[in-house]
Order: sequence, then structure tokens, then C-alpha cells
Amino acid sequence: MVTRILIADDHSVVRQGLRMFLALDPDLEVVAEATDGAEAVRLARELQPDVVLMDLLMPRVDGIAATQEIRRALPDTEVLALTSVLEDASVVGAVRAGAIGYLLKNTEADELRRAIKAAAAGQVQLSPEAATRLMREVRSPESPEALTERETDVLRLLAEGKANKEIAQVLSIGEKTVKTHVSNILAKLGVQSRTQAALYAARIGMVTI
Amino acid sequence: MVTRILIADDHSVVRQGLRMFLALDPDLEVVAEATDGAEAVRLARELQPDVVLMDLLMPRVDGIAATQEIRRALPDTEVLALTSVLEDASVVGAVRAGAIGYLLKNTEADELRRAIKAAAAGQVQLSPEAATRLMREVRSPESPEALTERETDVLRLLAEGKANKEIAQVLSIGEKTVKTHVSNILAKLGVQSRTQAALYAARIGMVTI
DNA sequence: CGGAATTTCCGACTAAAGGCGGAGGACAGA
DNA sequence: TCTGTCCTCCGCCTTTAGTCGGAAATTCCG
Repeated sequence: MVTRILIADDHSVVRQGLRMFLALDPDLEVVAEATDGAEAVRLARELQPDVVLMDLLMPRVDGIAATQEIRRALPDTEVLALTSVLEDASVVGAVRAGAIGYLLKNTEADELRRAIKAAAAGQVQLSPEAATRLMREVRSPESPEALTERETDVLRLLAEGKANKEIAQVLSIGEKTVKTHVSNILAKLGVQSRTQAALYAARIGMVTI
Repeated sequence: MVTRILIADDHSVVRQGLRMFLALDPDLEVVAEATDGAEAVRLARELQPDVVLMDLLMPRVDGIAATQEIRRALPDTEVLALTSVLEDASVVGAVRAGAIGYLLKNTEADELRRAIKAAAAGQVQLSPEAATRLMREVRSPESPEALTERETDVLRLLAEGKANKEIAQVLSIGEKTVKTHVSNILAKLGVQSRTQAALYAARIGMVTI
């Protein structure tokens, strides 16, 4: 029983590397490569692989959105998140989107092979670091207090470098209201300035850096 | 004549992938792998490889600093920058540090092999995108005006989310002086606020995000 | 329906950020 | 030696950011 794999990563070095060394295992077969989330969804529909190795940080459609779409359309295809970014929001986001596992790119080769086979068998596989993050999130869901929808809007614009006045114009609300939102965002994130908040947003991949 | 290669990248997936597929070419031999800039310098001194494949974005000592050090200590070892970040400052920085080439991680496999052999022969090899950036820089040296050493210090601290007062304390200078530097930084980068400057610094990998 | 959360707004305030112009000392290169 | 760059600092000013307290409208939920 060969495990059919789709690789989705925007770096060809990573793609070719993965393809090369997965080819050494006769139980694993790379059936296609995608360079962005949209292509990953398209190829997954067409080829119905057993496992999708999904980079979370890709142009156009990001990995989390692609994961969600693939899991919705193809329940038998498991998605294994593979990324260099380790952050609470990413872990939780990937798992919420339906990823069965979450591995860092500094995972060792044999561990990666084991994880792929485990994913094909429907078993959850998390790197120790990712497991730790997830446990912490589950244990203390109040830790990074969740932003409301509007606050998220404001933070996204703030993290694009926009001033309060500009944010107010874009959202068609008053500058005072934006200030209120910003104050609440700072309090919830536990930071002291909008610059720190913007860097936080960048760190969790909320905006494309 | 076998080309001896040192791989420096903090992602084991990238390292193992490169090692795997470079092994298929009998003219190329990967003699070691480093996970950060400091280790790259140490291993280069010890093994004196022909070519160092250097990721520019690594923990502790970054790739540009490591490149500079290796080129200084080992004139016969060529450094080939390999990164996912494409930014004027990175291209220019890598070349100034002594890199003979600059390749993006989405470079195709055979092109990468050709580039390594060219580097070993002392020939300059640039990806078309990198060449374009470099040409633009050379043609219009005034475009992204270079920051002075002190301004770089300030920008780095600014991009950690620090306020002017904190930056002044860290650098043991007056807050007014910091303001002067910040104003100059904003003008040189062509941005309107410290938040935008911080995001710029994050984008070019000046701070670990 | 009553309460909670969310979103919106206000006034008044303090603190921080940033611009403008000027200036002196250190230091390297022509 | 002169010039230019860099680093440092100053005062004065405007704008922006952020806090505090209050409040009204909306929606959602038990």
C-alpha cells in the first residue's frame, strides 16, 4: 500500500528536496507539487492524494485556507502542515482547518517519514514543540485574549502601517473609535504600542511581511 | 575534481533535501551542514570547502555576517547565498559581504547545480530576479539610501517595539538624538511612521520575527 | 425579556512622536 | 587644510497616539 503525497510549498528547493528523499522510501510516492494554496486545492481535487504536505506560508491562497478547502472537499485526504513558523495562532488555525498534524521544517528526515505514514493512517502527529503550544492553548484558552472581529480588522490595517486616521477612513468610522479599538487591542495582546502590535500581527502571519 | 560543499541553513528539511539531491551529482560532495551562522564559520574554517551554500536568514549570527567572516578568513572558499528573501538590502548586503552569487530558494534543481559549479570556478552566478535587483541598485544608487551604522542600531531597536526613550537608554544617548535618527531613518526608507519602519526591518529580516 | 458582548462615539487629558532649523565635535578622504 | 559625513544635542512646534470615564445602539443568547 503506497502512500500518495502532494507537496505544496512555494520554494522549489524545499519541494525538490522533499521529493528526492521521499522517493527513497518505496512506501511513499510524490504524485504532484503545488506552488501555492490555490494550486494545491486544484491538484488535490484532481489527484486525490492520501496526504498533502502543506506549507502554511504561501502566496495567493495561504496554507490554512487551502487546508480548510481540501478537508471540506476531500475527507479521505489528510493534510500535514509543514512550516517554519511556530506560533499559537498558526498551530490552532491549522488544526481548526482540519490538519491532522503540524511539523516544523527543522524536523528530522526519519521523523518526517514516520509522520507522513501516521497521517495516511489517520493518526495525529505533532512535533513536540507544536504539541506544547497546542496544550498550552487548550489549557489556558484565556491567555491571549481573543480579538473581536472589528478589532481584527483594525489590527490588520494597523499592521500595514496605517495611522488611526487612515484606518478610520478605510472602515468608515470615527478616529476616536479606532483609538478605542487600538487601546483594547494593546490591552488584549499585552503590548505597549501600536508598533509592537504590528510586529505581533506580522509574527503570527496575519499580514504578509 | 570534486566540489566540496558546506550547507548552512536552519531548516533540516532544506538541508536534507539539498544534501540528497546534490549527492546524485558525482562532482558534488556535501562535507558538512551548519544550522546557524556561527557554526557555518566554524565548520568552514575547519573543513575549507570550495563552496558554502548560505541561507541569509538564520538564528544567532546571520548569513551576511557569516559570509563576511568566511570570505575574510578563507579567500579560496566561495559563498553562494541561498534564500527565500528577495530584497534590495539583502542582495547588496550579500554581495558586499563577498558572496559570489545569490540564488532564490525557488531556483530550479539543475540551475542550482550549475550555479554551484560556477561558484566553485569563481564565476558570478545570479538568479534573474537577483540580477535585476542588483542592476537597479547599481543604476540608481540613491534609491534606497543606505542607513548609517548608528541608524541601523536605532532601527533594530525600533523594530523590537522599543520607544524612543528606551532606545536612548540602551544606546546611552539622548532621546532627542534618537528622534533625529528616527527622522532620518523614515526619510531614507521613504516611510511615514515608525511602525512602517519596523515592518520594513522585519520584512528584510533585520530582526527575527 | 434581561443581560452580556460588541461597536460606535464623545470630551478631556497626558505622553509620545515627528518636523524644522540650527549647531558643535570627531573623523576620513581629497 | 578643507570638505563632507556622521553623531550628538538643543529648542520649539504640531500632530499623533494612547488613557480614562462615560454612554448609546445593536445583536446574540439563555
